[in-house]
Amino acid sequence: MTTKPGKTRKSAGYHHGDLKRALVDAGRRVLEEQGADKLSLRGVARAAGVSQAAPYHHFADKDALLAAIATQGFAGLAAEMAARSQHATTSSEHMAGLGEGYIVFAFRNPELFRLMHGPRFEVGERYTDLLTVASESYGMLRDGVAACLPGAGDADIDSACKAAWSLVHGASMLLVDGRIDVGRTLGDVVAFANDMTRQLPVSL
Amino acid sequence: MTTKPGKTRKSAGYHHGDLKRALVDAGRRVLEEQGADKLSLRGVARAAGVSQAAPYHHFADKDALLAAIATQGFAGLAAEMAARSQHATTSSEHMAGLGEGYIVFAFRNPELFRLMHGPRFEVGERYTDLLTVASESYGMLRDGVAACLPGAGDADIDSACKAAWSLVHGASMLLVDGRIDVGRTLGDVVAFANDMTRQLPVSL
DNA sequence: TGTACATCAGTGAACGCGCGTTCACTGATGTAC
DNA sequence: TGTACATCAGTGAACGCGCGTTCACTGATGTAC
Repeated sequence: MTTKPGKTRKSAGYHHGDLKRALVDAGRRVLEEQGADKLSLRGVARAAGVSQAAPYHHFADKDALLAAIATQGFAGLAAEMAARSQHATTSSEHMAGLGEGYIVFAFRNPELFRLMHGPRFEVGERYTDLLTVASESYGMLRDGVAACLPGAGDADIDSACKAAWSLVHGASMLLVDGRIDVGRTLGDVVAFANDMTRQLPVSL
Repeated sequence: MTTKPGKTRKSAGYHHGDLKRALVDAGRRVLEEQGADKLSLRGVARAAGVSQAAPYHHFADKDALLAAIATQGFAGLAAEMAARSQHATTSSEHMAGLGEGYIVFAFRNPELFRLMHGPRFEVGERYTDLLTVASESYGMLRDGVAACLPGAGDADIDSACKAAWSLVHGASMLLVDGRIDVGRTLGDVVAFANDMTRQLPVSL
C-alpha cells in the first residue's frame, strides 16, 4: 500500500484531503490570472481538479469562497507589513516599513488587492473573520502613527492616520491599475514606496 | 401636429433622437444603482426604454459603452477639480481645491469612480478619447504641484506629484469603499478633503 | 408641393454560452463491536 | 483482527437564468426630382 491513513499524503484518492485550502489556493491563482470579473466557482473547481459541485462541501456559496480568499489576503498584507517594519529602529523607519509592506503586497498580488478593497464585501457582517483580520493592518498603522506623534491628541492622530493610509493605499491602487509607472522589478517598487513614505505627513 | 422635425422634441417616436447620450446616462444610473458587476447592456437598454438590440446601433459592444461612460466620468472629474480650484488665490489653495474636487467627485459618483479606475480599461489603446480625457486631470494636478515648488527639478516635481495624487486618490478610494468613516453630508466630505490636502507634502 | 426611394434607427426573436446551485448518487473512511 | 454501518466528501447530470450578440425585419426620416 502506498497510501497511508492519517492527514499525510493521500494524493489521487477519491477524497482530496484538504480541498478547502486547495480551493482557496486555486482561487487565488485564477484570480491573478483572469481577474475577479472572470473568476467563477466552476473555474476554481476546474483549476483545483475537482467537480463543479465539490466546493459546496466546503463553502456555502461563491461569496463565501471569495471571502476566504480575501481573508487570506488581509493576513498576507499584515504579514508583509510586519516583516518589512520589524527591523526598524526609529518610529519613522517603522512607518516606512509598514508602507513599503503595503505597497509591495499590492504589487505582488494586484487582483487580490483589488478584491480585498472591492465593493463585494461592504456587506461584511456575514464574514466576521474577514473584518477581524482586515482591521489588523489598520491597527498596525495606527500604532505606528501614534508612535510618531508622541504628544498628539486623538483627533490629530486620527487625521494623520487617515492621511498616511490614504497615501499608501492610493499609491498601491495607482500602481496596481498601471496609472503610475514605476518600473517592473521589486526593487523599483521598493524605491517608489520609500519615495512615497518619505513624504508622509508624519515624517515631519 | 405636436412633433416638429429637427433636433428638438421628438419624444415617444419610433426614433429616439439622441439614444447614444440617453444610453450613457442610463448606464451611469444603472451603474450607481447596481454596481459595475451587475451592469449589463440589456439592463441599460431596459433602463433607457429601448430594445436590447438598440444599443448596437451606437456602440460596437458593451466595452464601448463602458468606455463612453468612463470618458464622461473623467470629464466630470476634471470639471469638478476645475470648479473647486478656480477661485484659489495661492498655489496651495489651488492644490487644495483640486484635491477637494477629486474627492467630492468620488463621493458623488462612487461606482463611476471605481469603473474609471478599474482593471477594465488598462487595454486603453482602443479608446483614445478615454486616455485623452483621463490625462486631463493629471495635467491639472501636475501644473498645480509645479506651481507649489517653484525652484524644483523635474524629479522632485514628479515625486511630489505622485505623492499628492496617491494621497487624494487613496482618500477617495477608501471613502468610496466605506473603509474611512467621514460622515454622510457633502460638508463632511469637504471637511475631510481639506483635512487631507492640508497634509499634502507640497503644503510644506 | 408631392412622391419615390435610399438610409437610418429602431424591433423582437433567436443563437449559444457559462454560470450558480441543487440533486440523487457513490466511493472512501473510520469506528463500534 | 474482521466486519457492519454511519458518515463524510466526492461525482455527474440537470435546473433555470441572464447575458452578449446577431439576424431579418420594419417604421420613420430626409432628400432628389
